[in-house]
Amino acid sequence: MPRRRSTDTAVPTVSHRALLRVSLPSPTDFTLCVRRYAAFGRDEANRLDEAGVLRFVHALDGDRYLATVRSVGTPAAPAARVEILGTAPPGAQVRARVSQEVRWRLGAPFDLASFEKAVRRDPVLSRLVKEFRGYRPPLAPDPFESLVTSISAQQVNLAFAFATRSRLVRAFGPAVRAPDGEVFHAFPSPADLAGARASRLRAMQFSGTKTRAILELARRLRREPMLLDAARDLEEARIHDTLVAMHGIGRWTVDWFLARGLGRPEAWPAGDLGVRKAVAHFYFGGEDRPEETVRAFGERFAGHRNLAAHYLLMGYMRERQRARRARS
DNA sequence: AGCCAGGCTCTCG
DNA sequence: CGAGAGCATGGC
Repeated sequence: MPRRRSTDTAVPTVSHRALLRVSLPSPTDFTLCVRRYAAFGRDEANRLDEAGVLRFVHALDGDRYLATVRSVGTPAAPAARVEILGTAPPGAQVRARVSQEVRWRLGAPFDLASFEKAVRRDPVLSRLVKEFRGYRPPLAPDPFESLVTSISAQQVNLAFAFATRSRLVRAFGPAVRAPDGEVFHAFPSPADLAGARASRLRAMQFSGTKTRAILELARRLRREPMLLDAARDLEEARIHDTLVAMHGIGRWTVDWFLARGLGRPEAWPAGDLGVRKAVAHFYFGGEDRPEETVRAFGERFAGHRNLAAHYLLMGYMRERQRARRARS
């Protein structure tokens, strides 16, 4: 591969424009779906501004496209208006891909109707599905982004995780300049990171283990680009075995990949601290339970464990906010 | 100040 | 194997 020429490092301006309207399943609460892009600090690859407008960069075949996504439509017929600004004219293929990506990111694949039906007899979730009606867990646009995001959040608080990850995106993610001059970054691809020095990630305050995990994953995916693209059709055990064999990836990371990377309805990250605290709070009078108990408890939500986990997390977060407000 | 953050690896008995 | 230490650093 040729070395990057200095001219390649210039940030291209996106100037070719297209406008899309993307229909979303009903119900979809856009604001709830994108909340986590800003709930723990700025997410450099998923930029959410004060007005609730989402921006991300989609890279395809060497061209880059800045997507600006706004909620339009009505609760009964939710939709998004998407402006695409490209380094090249956004052709039919790009428009179709961005449209699909917006739907994916906003959790369109989730079957909320049958979830609501399934939890009708659950005293906790029946309340939460009403309170957060239209919430769909945001899905990661790409397996690599999903895994690196989870790796960055291992063990540390989420604000710190967002900060380190944003440093990574700014340093290695392909950039574009909007017409108004503002710069946006795509999440780095495996190829963008495969050649990175460990010392650069360490300087971004990734631990040694996380640095090694991210770089080995990047190199593996550069070598085998289809390894996880095919994961959508693989059974869970195969995905688990493949990923856990890699350094720095354990069951927790795989569970979140199944949940937010692949949108598997049955994913249930029982080892997750947040899920455990939420389950303890809502079902065990606040008393912590071991991971295996929480995992078995997921049977109760069979068919919809992923949505159950996300609604419980959302509900728990809201209660914590309430408690904080009451104290101050 | 010290303990905890949406874990994982390595070592040791 | 299972338990336990170590990792890295910011926030409360």
